[in-house]
Amino acid sequence: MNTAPASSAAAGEPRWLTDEEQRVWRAYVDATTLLEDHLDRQLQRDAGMPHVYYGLLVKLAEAPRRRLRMTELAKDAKITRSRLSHAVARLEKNGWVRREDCPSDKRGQFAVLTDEGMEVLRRHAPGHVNAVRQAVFDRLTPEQQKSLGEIMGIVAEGLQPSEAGADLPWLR
Amino acid sequence: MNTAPASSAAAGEPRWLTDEEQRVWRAYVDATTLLEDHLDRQLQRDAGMPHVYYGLLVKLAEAPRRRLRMTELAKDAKITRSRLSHAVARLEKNGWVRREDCPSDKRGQFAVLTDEGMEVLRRHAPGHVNAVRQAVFDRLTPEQQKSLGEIMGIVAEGLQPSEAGADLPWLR
DNA sequence: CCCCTTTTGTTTAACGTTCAAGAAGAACGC
DNA sequence: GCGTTCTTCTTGAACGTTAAACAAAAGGGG
Repeated sequence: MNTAPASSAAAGEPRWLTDEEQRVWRAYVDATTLLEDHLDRQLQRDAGMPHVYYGLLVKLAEAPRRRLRMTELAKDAKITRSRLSHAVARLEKNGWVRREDCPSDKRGQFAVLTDEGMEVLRRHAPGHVNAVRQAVFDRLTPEQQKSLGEIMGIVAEGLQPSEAGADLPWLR
Repeated sequence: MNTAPASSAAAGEPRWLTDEEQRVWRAYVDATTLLEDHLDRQLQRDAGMPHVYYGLLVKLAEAPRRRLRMTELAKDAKITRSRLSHAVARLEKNGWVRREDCPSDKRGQFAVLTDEGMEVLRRHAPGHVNAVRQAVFDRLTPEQQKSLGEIMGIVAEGLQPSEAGADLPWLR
């Protein structure tokens, strides 16, 4: 019936998760669902925007002249250009971001954080940091925090469409 | 100016994340964003539904008579009843889930996994497991897997609106 | 210079999610 | 039994996201 060692046929019987793996995976799904939901709710209530949008403002605040090309911002935030386009349109309506043409590339657009956007960030950063602390860092030992960082780094690296050596594809 | 030790005023200066904490947090956000996106895409392409919907089918498949009360399913999946209502409506249109009245409580509804729904699950589970393995388990050592499970368990527990002792609120 | 391909960013429509409000039955207290 | 309150689930509208298609400019050979 099963010609291969119980759990490893080429593409016949898939390698199901063990009970322990399942427990881990479910904990992961539960935690990420609950946390994203929690942060979305906190920011929506206090700052009037979802977590992702807040993240965009943060990236802009850290960028050289508070501006980033659309494509770069999308890459940084790990979202599609389409999604970013919609998001920036909304943030622009709020007066928190402004678009600017790129002089060197007529297709290009900069998303620029306005003073008003900076102010929103300043006002709501404490609440957000607090939420993150309360939900994550305050509950983990230093070792667990370190582990979490390493693990998430590995997972992210594995899914990154590009990253180090992205322009040297033959090296991969 | 600052009467308290540089980084701990009651509600004055918030406790910002240290550089190391920031690295951890960003790795977390990046990894979860990329992974959820990846799984959504895989399931949408192969099975025609987002990850959350797939999760609902799984919960139903594991339930006693392949059925769960709406409220219970929502709790299990960590989503709101409203969201579930819309989701089940969609899954019902696909013929994967059917609603059934609860005999003992006329307000109640069961969501029931149909044979067709079961079949969809059977057909697409291997691809999904594979995606999860490839993105997560294949990249982590056993120790890291164990850590991940513990950490996510702690975070989830902290955000659970209810759980153990939920009906004994005075004990909390 | 011209053609072809790629990159950049936007748009539209379909879809999913949230929020607030509401209908209907259960549960509780008296 | 009766009124009040709570629970269960749904609805509609506003909002966010996705996917596919597109326009415009840049890049890369010949």
